[in-house]
Amino acid sequence: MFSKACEYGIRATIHVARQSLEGNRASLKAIATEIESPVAFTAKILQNLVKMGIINSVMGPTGGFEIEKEKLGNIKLSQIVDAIDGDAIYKGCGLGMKQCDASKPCPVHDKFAKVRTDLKEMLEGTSLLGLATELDNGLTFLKR
Amino acid sequence: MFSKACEYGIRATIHVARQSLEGNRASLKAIATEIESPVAFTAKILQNLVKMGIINSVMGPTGGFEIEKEKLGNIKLSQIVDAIDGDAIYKGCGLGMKQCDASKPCPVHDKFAKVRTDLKEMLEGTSLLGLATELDNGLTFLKR
DNA sequence: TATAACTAGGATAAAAAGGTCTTTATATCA
DNA sequence: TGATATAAAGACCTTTTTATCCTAGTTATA
Repeated sequence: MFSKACEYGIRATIHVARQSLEGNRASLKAIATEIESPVAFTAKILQNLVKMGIINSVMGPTGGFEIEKEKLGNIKLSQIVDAIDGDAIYKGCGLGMKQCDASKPCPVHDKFAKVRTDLKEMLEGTSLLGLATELDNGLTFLKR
Repeated sequence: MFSKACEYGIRATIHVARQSLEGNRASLKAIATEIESPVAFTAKILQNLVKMGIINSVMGPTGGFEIEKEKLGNIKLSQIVDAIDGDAIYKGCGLGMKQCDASKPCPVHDKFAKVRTDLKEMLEGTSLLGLATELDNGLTFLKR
């Protein structure tokens, strides 16, 4: 469904969000340990998310990654996916055809449209605040 | 969503199904031309589908690929996806975690479950017969 | 000023995608 | 019947993309 980078990116961001809820910054190492991801690879993904304005980074001792608390409710999963994997999953043809739309649909165009819309609405309707809160309450997990 | 192999595999199979409806076999070359796919890669995918018992092949002159007409209504998209990409898309965790289920869910487990179920039901509810018929009626296309 | 932390970039490994050539099966025709 | 042409099967190789690793930098703060 998503690339590895996107999977790590989502998990990392949720961890950063949770830490930010409690007023802490998360260091690269702490993030990689928490979500069990390769450190260097995770670094690149985080850099990308910083560039896209989704998370903030602070250098130096006591530095790390954080998200402004007030923004947590407004950041949606869809923004993370879009920043890392692009919009192919929302817009692309399910069978990989270049030109596939209502006027010249692929054999499964209509049927896929529904699934894609569901996915899109789910991603656009899920905020970091909710995910971080559930995680903090022990309802969900980031490892294994 | 799917691998290239799977996308080509689905399109190829739909073309074979349509030809079979009309009592014709489809040669590798004809298939690759029809769905605009790389010939050698398509060959491998078709071989795999033959091994999985989804399509039949006949060697030699006048040979090619075909599907028994009577089977067309029973073959579901899900079988093709499963044969080529496996069941990760049905069973795998949306965030790539090894152990993710109701007892230890990832942060998006529940929300993804619905999308995955929709996708699964769609794939399991779509038969080759229907797809081939729509294609034959000019309602859908396999190129571009 | 030392150091914890992020930044930048390339190097490497693994997987996916695609290509080439040889072998095997089978219709058709001499 | 046997030669031949045709088409899939199979083994092996190259290219491209994705994933991962590494080695220097740069920055900010204790």
